[in-house]
Amino acid sequence: MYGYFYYLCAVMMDNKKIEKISRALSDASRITILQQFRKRNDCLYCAEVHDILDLTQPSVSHHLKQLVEAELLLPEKEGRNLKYILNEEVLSEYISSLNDLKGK
Amino acid sequence: MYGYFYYLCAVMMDNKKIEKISRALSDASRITILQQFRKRNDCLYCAEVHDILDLTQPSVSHHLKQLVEAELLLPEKEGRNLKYILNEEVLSEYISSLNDLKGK
DNA sequence: TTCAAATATTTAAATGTTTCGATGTTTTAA
DNA sequence: TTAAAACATCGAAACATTTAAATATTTGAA
Repeated sequence: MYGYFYYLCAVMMDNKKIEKISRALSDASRITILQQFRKRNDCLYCAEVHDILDLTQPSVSHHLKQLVEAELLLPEKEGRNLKYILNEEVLSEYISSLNDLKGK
Repeated sequence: MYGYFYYLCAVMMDNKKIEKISRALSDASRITILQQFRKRNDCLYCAEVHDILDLTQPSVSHHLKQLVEAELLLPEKEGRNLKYILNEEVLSEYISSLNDLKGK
């Protein structure tokens, strides 16, 4: 439907993106945040993250921002609350890129 | 043969390890190094890395050290040369840990 | 044994990251 | 409209990372 080039674009992740996602994953607090998605119902509220991590609100905000900028999390406003959804598509693309590093 | 606990140890990767590998992957030069393993014959020589990256020898040495400390690369001495082998097992465990972040 | 090649370590500068306190913005509820 | 709850941004301190120059170590060859 969209041709070969489009297909490649949808599948491949460039090195800048791999670097950015890796950096987002290179922090204990952010790994903990991502692990909460399995325990909760596939979404997480900003306030819940604050309860889980022993960090101030600005620090939590900073970590969530890194994850959003890496597109691992999708933010959704709900009134004055902020809900995050795990972006499984980006996570899968990242995993694919890592799989490509393996031979054959 | 080794029981349940041993099995878990072999499969699970703790958060400190995930953090360390992610950090090792969060640099353009180090991603480039890992990508060379598919192009070469599953092993890479230190000197080849120096040719590929536009960095001084100490910088190359630093990056290779990060990858070795994350156990993504296994170093093998060959006379005064150093050969690296991609540690596919660790890479696979890391990928499994990331897959576990996804729901169900 | 001595020299040169290959790699590692040390040091220091530049830059980036993490964290918190203070403050700003947006939104709901009184 | 005002107060307060939820989140973001700013500024600064502490710490970590990247890089290169200088130097050290290890090893093979002469």
